[in-house]
Amino acid sequence: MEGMAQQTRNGHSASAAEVAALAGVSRQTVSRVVNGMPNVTEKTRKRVLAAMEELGFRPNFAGAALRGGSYRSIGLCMYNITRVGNLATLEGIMQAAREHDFAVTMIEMGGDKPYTLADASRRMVERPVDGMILNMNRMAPDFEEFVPQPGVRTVILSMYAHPRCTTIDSDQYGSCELLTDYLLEHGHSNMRFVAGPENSISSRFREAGWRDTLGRAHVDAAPMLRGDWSADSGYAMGERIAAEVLAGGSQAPTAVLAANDQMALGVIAALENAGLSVPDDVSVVGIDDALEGLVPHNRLTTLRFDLRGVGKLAFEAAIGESSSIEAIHVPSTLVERSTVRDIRG
Amino acid sequence: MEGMAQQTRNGHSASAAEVAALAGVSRQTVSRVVNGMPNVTEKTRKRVLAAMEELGFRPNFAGAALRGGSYRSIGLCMYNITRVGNLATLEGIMQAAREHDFAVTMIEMGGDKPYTLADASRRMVERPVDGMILNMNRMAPDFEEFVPQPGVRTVILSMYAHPRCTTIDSDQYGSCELLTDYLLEHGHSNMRFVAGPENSISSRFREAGWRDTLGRAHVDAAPMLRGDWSADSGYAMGERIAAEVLAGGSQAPTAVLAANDQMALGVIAALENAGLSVPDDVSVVGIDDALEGLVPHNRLTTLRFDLRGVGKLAFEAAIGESSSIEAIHVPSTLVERSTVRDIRG
DNA sequence: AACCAAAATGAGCACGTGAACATTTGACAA
DNA sequence: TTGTCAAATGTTCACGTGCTCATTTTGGTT
Repeated sequence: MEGMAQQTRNGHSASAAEVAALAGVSRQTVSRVVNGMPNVTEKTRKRVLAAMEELGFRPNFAGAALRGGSYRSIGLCMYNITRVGNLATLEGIMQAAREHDFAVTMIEMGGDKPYTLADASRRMVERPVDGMILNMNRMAPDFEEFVPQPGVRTVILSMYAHPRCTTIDSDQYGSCELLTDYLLEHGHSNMRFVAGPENSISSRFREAGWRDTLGRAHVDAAPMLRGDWSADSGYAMGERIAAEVLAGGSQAPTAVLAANDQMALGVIAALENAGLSVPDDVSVVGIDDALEGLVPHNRLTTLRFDLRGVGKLAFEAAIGESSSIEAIHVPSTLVERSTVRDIRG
Repeated sequence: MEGMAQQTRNGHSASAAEVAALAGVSRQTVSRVVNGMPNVTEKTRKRVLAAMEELGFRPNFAGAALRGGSYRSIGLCMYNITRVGNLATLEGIMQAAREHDFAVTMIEMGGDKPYTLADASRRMVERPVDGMILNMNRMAPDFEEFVPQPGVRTVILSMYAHPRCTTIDSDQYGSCELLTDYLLEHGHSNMRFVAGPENSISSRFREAGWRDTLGRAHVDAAPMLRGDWSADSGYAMGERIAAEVLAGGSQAPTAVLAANDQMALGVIAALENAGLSVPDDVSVVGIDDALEGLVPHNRLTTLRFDLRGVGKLAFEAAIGESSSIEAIHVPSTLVERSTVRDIRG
């Protein structure tokens, strides 16, 4: 097990020329061995491989890329990695990248400056990437007029369709259609909606899905309650809802649709603290299915997004040859646990 | 606002030569403008900038890199991004990268294959990175004998010191020393420890910190309870602890140290379900401070790691010139909330 | 006008690779 | 042996950039 990697003059690994010299062949033959071309004698191949091992040869990235090949890397620009959804999407992207032997080059856009797509793509295209994915969980001020960098496929993670880029997102709107219908079907025509913060795009689409579905069912929507995604904000809204329930009357809600799981958890805690039972007195559903492993005895009925699927599709769109522009909304799945009660009849 | 970026023959952006031709200067002058060299007439500079704008010029990364400059990117190899701690560390790395105008090139190591440092660094060094950070939350089989790729600074995120690489991690051992001392100081000489899974390095160091601290204080350690980081496993252990408490006697525990917050949450739920009060009957502490926003009225006394600090230090070690090899343990902070009661006297 | 130093600009090379093309080698049949 | 053809190997070029060094221009002084 000798043949330890050698260090050469400039701190980078040996070049194909040095390997060729050591193996007593031409540089091109080394190139052939490296790229697995067929027309090389077994004996020569062995000699070259031995020389590569001895010098610790790794093909120089820049040389190969310069010659016209791909960088085997896609760029990913994120605004806020910490958001749970972003993480799962990242995971989907990474997984797809691994399957294609791609790396993911990430840059984070600063917290203070406003995040424009033009800024992001400009910074990204300076890097060695074959395509890029731009995350947009807040509305970018230049969304409409944005022109992607030429020659680099650009995918935007967004619910909004874009005239020049493929866009992908979980179907935020459809998710709330589905959940609202689900509650209506279980006899809950009087429900409350706990929304996320106003500046979040997801939040807007979730609210619209809820409101439109009620409209289509000719059910009046009670005033929306505004949270900020946190469990504590959910708790605060839950206290108001508990008061309404305890006050009784024909307007008393029988169900709550919270725009994420943390707020749903807060709502449940507030209801139970007020002496109400979930789901006997009030049904509660969340969105995200983000509590697995975090909370004991997770029993929240919720909606699971296929975030890994989103990541995978985004990756494939970013490296794909097809130049068609699409707006993809990935559907989600209802996860029935035990916080909704059927009150029909 | 015309001068829209043009697409050239090969799908990549225009070259400096084309810009030079359009501006009527030499290619070298373009290079000078791009790199902000001082000795260029204002008039010439303007002409070049206009040509760049018109052609949508972006310097070709591979060409520049080939010439020998820095890639302005560091590699990050992760095993399991989903782990909450990894995420915060990633965030620290990204933040430091942004401050240095670096990108982060990430690869994920596959779930099935065993993750060796040699594999990871080999795959990473093929990419355009100036240094690399290898995450190691499970023991790599080749840790001891691993030799980093020559010419690329390699940092390992690990509690174990390495003979040839700088290692960095939150002080997992010290964290449990601190928490155990804290409980002892509050009069809890009879505590239970809920450990994480056996194959986790963090889990091992946390357990050792607890055990050694008790040893130094000449307090007997009760048998350890084994969880798997999940809240449900914490709940299961919490039920056992509740039984011990209710049985009473001199061996009944008065405190629980859970190796992460989720398990602590599970323990608390189990204790309260058994009719016990936290902290009146039993004190509970966790580790990670990972519940913010996830749980309403978070009151868990816990330990916060400086994961962003870890990321920042790792980044700086990976791009630093200093060739010294260190083993850095980043200290953590106690976050006192209200799940520990002082029972002295 | 003539000269000079300094500033601005241009010419050429090298980086490491893959592809096209040229050359050599080897095997086999006549 | 000789000729033929395919396989193996070698040669040359181009990719786009930054650097060194040579050349031109500028601006001021004699």
